[in-house]
Amino acid sequence: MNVRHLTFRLLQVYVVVVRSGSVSEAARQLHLTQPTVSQQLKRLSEAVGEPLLHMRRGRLLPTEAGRELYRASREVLGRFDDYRDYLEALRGGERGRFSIALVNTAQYVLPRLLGPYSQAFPDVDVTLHIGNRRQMLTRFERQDDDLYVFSHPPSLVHALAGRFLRNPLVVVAPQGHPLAKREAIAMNELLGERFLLREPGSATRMMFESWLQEHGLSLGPTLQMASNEAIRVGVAAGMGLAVLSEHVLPPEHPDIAILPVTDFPIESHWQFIVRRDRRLPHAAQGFLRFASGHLGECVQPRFLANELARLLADLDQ
Amino acid sequence: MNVRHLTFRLLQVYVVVVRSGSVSEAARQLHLTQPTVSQQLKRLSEAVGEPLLHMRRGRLLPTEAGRELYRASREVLGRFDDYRDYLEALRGGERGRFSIALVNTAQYVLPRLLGPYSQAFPDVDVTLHIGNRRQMLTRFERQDDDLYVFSHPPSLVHALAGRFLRNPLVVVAPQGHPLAKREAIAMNELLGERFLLREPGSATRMMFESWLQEHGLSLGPTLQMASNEAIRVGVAAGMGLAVLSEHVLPPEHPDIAILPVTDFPIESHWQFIVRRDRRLPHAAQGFLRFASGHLGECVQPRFLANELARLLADLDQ
DNA sequence: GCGTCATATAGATAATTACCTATAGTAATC
DNA sequence: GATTACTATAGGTAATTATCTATATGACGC
Repeated sequence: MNVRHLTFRLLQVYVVVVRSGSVSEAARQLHLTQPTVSQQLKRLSEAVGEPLLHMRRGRLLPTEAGRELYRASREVLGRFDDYRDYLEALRGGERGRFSIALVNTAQYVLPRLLGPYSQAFPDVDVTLHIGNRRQMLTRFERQDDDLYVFSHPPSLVHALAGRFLRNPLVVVAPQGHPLAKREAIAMNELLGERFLLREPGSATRMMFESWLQEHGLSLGPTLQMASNEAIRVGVAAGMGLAVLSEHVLPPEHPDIAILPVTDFPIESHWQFIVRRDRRLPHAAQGFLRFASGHLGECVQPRFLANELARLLADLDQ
Repeated sequence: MNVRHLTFRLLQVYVVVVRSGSVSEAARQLHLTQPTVSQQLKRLSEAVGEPLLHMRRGRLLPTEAGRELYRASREVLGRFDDYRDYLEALRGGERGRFSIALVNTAQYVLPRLLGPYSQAFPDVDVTLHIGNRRQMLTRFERQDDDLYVFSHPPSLVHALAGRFLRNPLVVVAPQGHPLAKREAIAMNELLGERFLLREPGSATRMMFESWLQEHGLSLGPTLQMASNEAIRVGVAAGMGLAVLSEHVLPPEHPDIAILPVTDFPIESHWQFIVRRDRRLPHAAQGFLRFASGHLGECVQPRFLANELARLLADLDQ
C-alpha cells in the first residue's frame, strides 16, 4: 500500500459509498456522477493494493481489507474534524497561548484585567514577562512577545499602539511631612529633600528625569532602589520623597501623602503595543477584545482611558 | 479548513519539516529540493487556513495551529501504518475470514484439518456450512462460499479443484451378520436385504445409485434416514445394511462389520473446489497452503491423496 | 559590511487528478 | 426475455500537483 497517493477526499468518498452500499447513491449524495465515484474507488483500491468492495445480492459490501479501511477512514476523518474544531476555537480566541511583556509598574494593575479574562477563557495560556523599561525594550526588539505594555512606547514603525489606562505619576511624602498640608508646592521647594529613585532604565525614573529637564531643575541627594515596593515602604518610613505611579499606592495609604506639586501629576498612559511584523495569536487578539469590552468593570473610573477599539480596528486591516 | 485538499503526502512532508525544524534539512531527508518543500508547506498552510510555522532564532517552530496539526498528522499517519500492518497480515493469510461449504459426510474429517489450522492461525475466522450435496450445489451456484468440499464436483468451468482425501464407500452390516464371515460377496446376493439410504440429494446415495445402475442392479426394500449417524446406529441395531463412507465409522466399531462386496469400496475423493469468478480471500488460500503442508499429520495415511500443491499452483496463475 | 547559510518566490513542465459525457456490460425484477 | 437500475470502462478536458532550476530575500556570524 502506498500511503503517498491517499487523499482525504478519496476517503470521504469511500466512506459515503460504504455507508450507502451503492456507488450511484453515493454519487447522488456527493453531487458527483456515478462514473466519477467508480473511478475514485478504483484509484483508492489501487493505492491500497487490495479489492475493497464486492457485489453481494445487489449491494456493495466491503471486503475484509475494505472493512478495516472504512474503520481507519472514519477515525482519520474524525480526527481532522476534531482538528477543525480546535482551529475554530483557536480562531475565536477561546484557546491557545500568548505572552505579554510588562514594565514593572504595570504589574500592579494588569492582574485586574487578566483575572477576569482567565476566568472567561480558561483554555488560554498567558505568559507574563515583567521587568523594567530597558529590559522590555530588549524583548520588544527581539520580538519575544505578543503584546507589550509601555507608557512611552518605542518607535511605532513596526507596531500599533492603543492606550487603555491613565498612569499619573505623583510626588509622595511620608504622612505628616511638613509640606503635606500646603495647597500648592513648587518642585524647587523640594529639591533639598532626598529623593528615592528607581534604577536607570526604569520608565518612572525616565519620565521624572525628563520632566525635571524640561523644567530646568535638577535633584539634590538621591537614593536608588530597584523596586516600587521598596520605594513606597522607604517613603513611608521617612527615608525621603519619591515620584511614583499612583497605581503603586494601595487604595488606602495612611502612612503616605501625595504632595500637591505644581505641574503634577505627570500624565502618561499605559498602552498595549502590538508588533505588525509578527502574527498576533488569535488568543492575544481575543484578550484585547476582552480588555476593550471589560476594562470599565476592572479598574477605577478615574484611570479609564480606553482606546482599544481603535487598536482592534487597526489590527483588522 | 478544507479537508478536501489534504493529502497524506503533505502530512508526511510536514511531519518531517517539524521534526527537523528546517525546510532544507527536510528536503534532503525526503530527496526533494528545498523549494518543493517550501511550496508544499505553503499549500498545506493554505488548506488549513492558518500559518503553521514561523522562524524563531534560526529554527522553524510550529505555531499553535501547527503544533496541533503535527499531533493530528502523527496520529493519522500512525493509523495508516497500522492499517498497512493489517493488510500485510491479511495478505499473509494470518488474519481475515473465509467460509467453507461441506457435504455432510466430510464433516467427520474436516475438523482434523481445521483444528490444527485454527491453532496456528487464531486470528482467522472460519465459517462452516454443512448440508447434503444438493444444498451445497445451491450454495456453489450462488457463490456463497470461498471453498467447497465435494467428492463429485459440479462443472468446473468456473472453478478449480484439488483432491486431498480418499473417500471409500463401503457396505456395512450389523456385527454377526451371516455374510460377514464370507471372503467375497456379490452385491446381488444382498439385494434382498433392506438397505438404509440417505435422502435423495445426498452424495453418498447418488454415488451408490449410479454404481448400481452401472452394474444393472436395483435395490429391494429401503428405508430412508437423513443422517449418516442415524444410519450407522440403525445398521448396528440390525435394521438393515447400508453403504457409507468409511469416514463415518469410528476407528473402533465392534457392532458393525464391513462386508467384502465385490467391486467395493466405491472409490471417490474429496476435493477442495475454488471458484475462479470470486476472489479467494488470502486467509482461504492460507488454509489451503496449511492443508497442503500438514495433511499428512492430520489424517490416517491410508486416506491420504494430497493434490493440493497443484491446486495452489493453478491458483497463482 | 560581507560572505554564508536558509527560506521564499517565480517560472516552467510533465504527470496526475477530478471531473465530465457517452456507452458497454451485468444483475435483479417482473 | 425484456426492462430497469446499477456498475464499469473509455475518452476527454481543465485544473491541480509535484517537481525542477534559477533567483531573490533575509538572518547570522565575524
